Amino acid sequence: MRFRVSSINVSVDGSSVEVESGADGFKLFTERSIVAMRVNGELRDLAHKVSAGDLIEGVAISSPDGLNILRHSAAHVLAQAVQNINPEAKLGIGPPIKDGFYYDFDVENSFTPEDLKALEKAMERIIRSGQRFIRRVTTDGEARVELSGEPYKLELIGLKGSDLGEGSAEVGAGELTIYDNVDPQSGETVWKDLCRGPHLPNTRMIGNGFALTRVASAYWRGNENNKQLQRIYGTAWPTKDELRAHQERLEEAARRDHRRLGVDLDLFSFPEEIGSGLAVFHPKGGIMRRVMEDYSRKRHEESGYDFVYSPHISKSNLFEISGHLQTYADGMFPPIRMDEEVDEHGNVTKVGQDYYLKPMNCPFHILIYRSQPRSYRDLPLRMFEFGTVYRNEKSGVLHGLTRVRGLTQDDAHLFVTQENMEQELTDVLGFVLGLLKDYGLNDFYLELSTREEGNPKFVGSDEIWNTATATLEKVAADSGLELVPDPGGAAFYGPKISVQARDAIGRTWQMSTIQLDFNLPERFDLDYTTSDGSKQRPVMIHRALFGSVERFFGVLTEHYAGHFPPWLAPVQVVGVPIADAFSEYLHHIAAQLRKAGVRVMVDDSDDRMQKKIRNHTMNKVPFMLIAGEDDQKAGAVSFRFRDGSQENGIPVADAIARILKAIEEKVQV
RNA sequence: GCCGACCUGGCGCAAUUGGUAGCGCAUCGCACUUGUAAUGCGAGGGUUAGGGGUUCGAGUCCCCUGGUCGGCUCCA
Repeated sequence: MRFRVSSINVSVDGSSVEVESGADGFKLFTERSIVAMRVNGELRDLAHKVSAGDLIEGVAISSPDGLNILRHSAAHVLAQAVQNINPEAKLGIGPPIKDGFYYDFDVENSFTPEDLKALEKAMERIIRSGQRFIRRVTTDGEARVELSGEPYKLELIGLKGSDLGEGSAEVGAGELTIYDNVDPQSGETVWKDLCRGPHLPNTRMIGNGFALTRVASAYWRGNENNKQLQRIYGTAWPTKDELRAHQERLEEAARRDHRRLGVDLDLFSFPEEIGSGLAVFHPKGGIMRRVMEDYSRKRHEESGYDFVYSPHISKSNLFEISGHLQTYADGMFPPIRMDEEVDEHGNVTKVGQDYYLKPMNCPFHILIYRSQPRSYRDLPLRMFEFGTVYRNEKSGVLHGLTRVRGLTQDDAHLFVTQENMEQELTDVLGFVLGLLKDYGLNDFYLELSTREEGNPKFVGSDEIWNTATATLEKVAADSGLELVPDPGGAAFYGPKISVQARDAIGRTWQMSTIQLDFNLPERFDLDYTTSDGSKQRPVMIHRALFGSVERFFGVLTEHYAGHFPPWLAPVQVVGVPIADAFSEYLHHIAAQLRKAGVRVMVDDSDDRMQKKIRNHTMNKVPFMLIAGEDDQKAGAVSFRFRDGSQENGIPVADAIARILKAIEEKVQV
């Protein structure tokens, strides 16, 4: 008689499969690329035993889940390697992140680059030894005994089930589990870590597509009042080739870094003498900035904005009314005390006034609004200013042009009625997207930042928040763009939409923000007279397209990798004569271009022609016009483009027309 | 702000255990006058971010200040 094992039915990747009861993922999936599975929506190890009726999907190593598992497993191996070398190291957390993983350690001395090399070697040994990751369910009490030497893990056990934030890779809401790393030869557990999993079946599957990238420090559980742990970052990929490709992407990003291009192309600098985060724009950067600003002004003018100007400093009172001083004093430059008189004993005989550098333009625009009684007929009122503001950003956050202490916002404030709020928001969003496209960004999505229910920091009535949020949501939805919710991300005074742009290499940058504000109209007691003669409070919309001109400049530099389209390029055309004799001919052409407003120069230097071509190629000039005897005889010129391609014998008039057209149409060449 | 690393002519980099600062590009001068990414020769330029200390001697070691970079925290 045949022994009958009981069998069960499960669904595997959509089809029903009969397996013997007690079967695990290794039975269901034989392909090596499947490293884990989803059982009824939950990620599980392949060693998990399935039950009748389970809905099971295989998780491939190259899928988003699979990559996370790979990287999380790599983090464990890193931690094991660290503790092998330094048994005193205490474990923090070690989650997967975009492109890689990290692990935090409490160690006496911080890690050095040499340590990383040694750790990579140690990781390779662990990976090659083929340790198995074995999940083991434990209890609070048992885990506390086992992990008594790991204070941070003990803290996580205590937090289990509560709001964990960063620790969620270690302990989940369900069972408490420990992963044992078991040596396949001896069967001994050589290392273990508190972890909710899942993991790869075996360390060998991490392969050789990983690298340790940098050391840093990070506050325990992300709180700056906690101790700083030493963090090691790594990257991990299914194959060595994918690791290479990732490293090449990083190199490409480094080549585009605006801080480097700013020096190479002589666009801007941060002289130490001026102070951190305070940029100067050199002539080449200056002309680009002027072109950017001029075009923005023109478009704003066409779209019904009024241009206003406001000073850079103000008495403290203004920022007390606006609330900035109470909420953001830390982020403002300290006050300048004026007109105070003190006697020889140090007693104040005349009270002075504190002046502050402005951190925002809004209060100034509000005062302009308030300078006269307003009627519903005046609204919407749109005030625009390139307003330079100063913020005392913490020294550690400064970064090139993208995070600075002095910045110029392309700032506008729109004063609208409740009734025309929706129309105005729709128009603003359309305006913003259209203008960003003209600067060459065209891949967008939107983020809707809303208030956090019950958090008292958000001011204003529920009703107006609900209306405003619904309006923004509708406007965002009507745009047809992808909308990502950002709950709790609103400013304290109102919800906002932000436009996120993807650049040429797929990175996203937060660009424009459109923010509703119910708070400042209240604080400044703004009103307008309605058609029935009653007073109503206007709603304010804050919006900036560039965010700051500096930041936008930096983003465009990286987007274009310094290959600015002709309309923005600091030098648009360079004439290169084959020999001195043809210089005059090129000067004649250049004069015509210059007359048409083109930024053109002729390279009369002693350098050889080849050298000139090299120089201007490296300076990323969009058009080179080369002329020698053949061209001069034919009344023609030869184009050379940035990519090295060329077109010879173009009649001068055609060449000029082409250049003018490219500039006019803002195309890239 | 915190942790760590770093700061050498305009730019990119060198300088064995602490022993009197070199190179390339750029700049300037001279020669060459050239058909698509570096012509040759010569010259000038740095009290090694600033200050203090240790030492017979400091670019190298220590301290302070400033700045930069990588993260963390923050970003109206």
